[in-house]
Amino acid sequence: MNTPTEPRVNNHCSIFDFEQSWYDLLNDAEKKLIDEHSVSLTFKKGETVCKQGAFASHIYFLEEGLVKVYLEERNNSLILTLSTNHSLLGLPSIFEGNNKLPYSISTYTESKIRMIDIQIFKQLLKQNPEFSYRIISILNESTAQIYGRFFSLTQKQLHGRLADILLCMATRIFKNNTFELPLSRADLGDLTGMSTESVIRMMKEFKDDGLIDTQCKNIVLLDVDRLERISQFG
Amino acid sequence: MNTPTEPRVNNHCSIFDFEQSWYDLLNDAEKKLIDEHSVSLTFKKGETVCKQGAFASHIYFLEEGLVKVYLEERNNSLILTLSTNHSLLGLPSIFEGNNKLPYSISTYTESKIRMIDIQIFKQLLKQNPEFSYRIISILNESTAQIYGRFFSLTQKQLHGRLADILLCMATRIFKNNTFELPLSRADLGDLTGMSTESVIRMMKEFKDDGLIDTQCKNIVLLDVDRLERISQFG
DNA sequence: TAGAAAAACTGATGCGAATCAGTTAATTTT
DNA sequence: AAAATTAACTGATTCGCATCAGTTTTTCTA
Repeated sequence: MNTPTEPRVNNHCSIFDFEQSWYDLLNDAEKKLIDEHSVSLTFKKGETVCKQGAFASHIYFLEEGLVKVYLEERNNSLILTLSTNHSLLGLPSIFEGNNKLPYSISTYTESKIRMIDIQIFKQLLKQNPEFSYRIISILNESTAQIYGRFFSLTQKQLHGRLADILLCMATRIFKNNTFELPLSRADLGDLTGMSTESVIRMMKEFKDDGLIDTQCKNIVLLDVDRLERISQFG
Repeated sequence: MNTPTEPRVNNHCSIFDFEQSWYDLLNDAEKKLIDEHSVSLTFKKGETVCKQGAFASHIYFLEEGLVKVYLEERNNSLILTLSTNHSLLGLPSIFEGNNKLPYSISTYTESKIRMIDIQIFKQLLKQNPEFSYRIISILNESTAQIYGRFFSLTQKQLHGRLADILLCMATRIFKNNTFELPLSRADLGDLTGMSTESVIRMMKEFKDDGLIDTQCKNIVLLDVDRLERISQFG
């Protein structure tokens, strides 16, 4: 078969969910090094984990919780990704010649984050090629997702973008078509690159069309097939 | 000084210009391996180097020329980056679990591209940590650039986006405020996420305002300062 | 539990930018 | 060098979506 099947990669989705383990690729001494040079902190809902532009001092391993990774400049904010359990964040600051964080991170729910000393992390990358190969793989998965979002936000219109994000929530975060949204309508706006009012209007429209059901934060996806067609910009 | 100065990274710019060498980090045997498992091909202007969705078989090293790296879907096309001499392309397809190219590449000018067997490349990554560390660094530089473009295309309006791309051309590609544009107005549209007509209209507006001078493909930036202010969305 | 603050929602209005429908200029092609 | 094709340009029109200016509901706080 020559025609490639449509990739089942959720290219509109903005949520990482690596099952790719990196810790297991370290030997005992290396694991010890990580353990000794990292601390696990608990962040409350809404707290800022790190700020774009600050000097990068840590790699963040999200042990538990839900966070947003976003760009901010002036009054504008653009959410790059939502990340859940077992995500490794802050990797893009490993870049010779620049040691600033390229993005900010803040929490949506209470989150347990292990903060790993970036120098130690870099040292391990330089000494363990299996490990750094895995990190490359992780970086590339995240890049693929960003590309999908980039395409979605620049080429689709509101309907498609909102459908994208709703599907994403159900499939990747809650693994259920019924869920309680931990983000505000304004956050949904930042995620989809639309105004808060438009988010509300589109949600209402989806509700009127029987695609979803909403009661404030509680969302139910009623017609996933049609949402997927909308996402694909029909 | 606590207040971080505005990063001088050209965050709106879409052109890579790594001076980061990777080849030198290989030992003689490894260099030989690359040499034996790569060929250098010349692509004519406008030719397609690789297609998004195809199985990734090579890493591409752009020895000379100017290419676009872009996403395509349906009739839409989004240029991720322009790349010039010494860029390493195709790296994002190094990702366990997926071996498809995440983007297409085609040439704007005649280009000399060394095609390196991806299996060999992966093998070297797994055996030479200095090398893979450098690749991580290269990947992250490119990610930083994509973030900048992502922000530009989703948060700025036409004026800013066009200013971005013009400044980018002058600074990064031609290293001169006078240059002959190798891309069509439609390509500029794909780069800036705007319609061809809007590109033309904005160019005319910039010309009328004395910001630039144009004669079809020949462009002169007259007032870089003001262009930069426009880029910064004042 | 009342009061304050924030988030959710609604409708009217206006503008940025795409689309459409052309013309003119610049390249190719033969 | 003429014809054909492609790219550059122009103006009129349309519409998607942001913005503004509110009201209502929910959540936080005292």
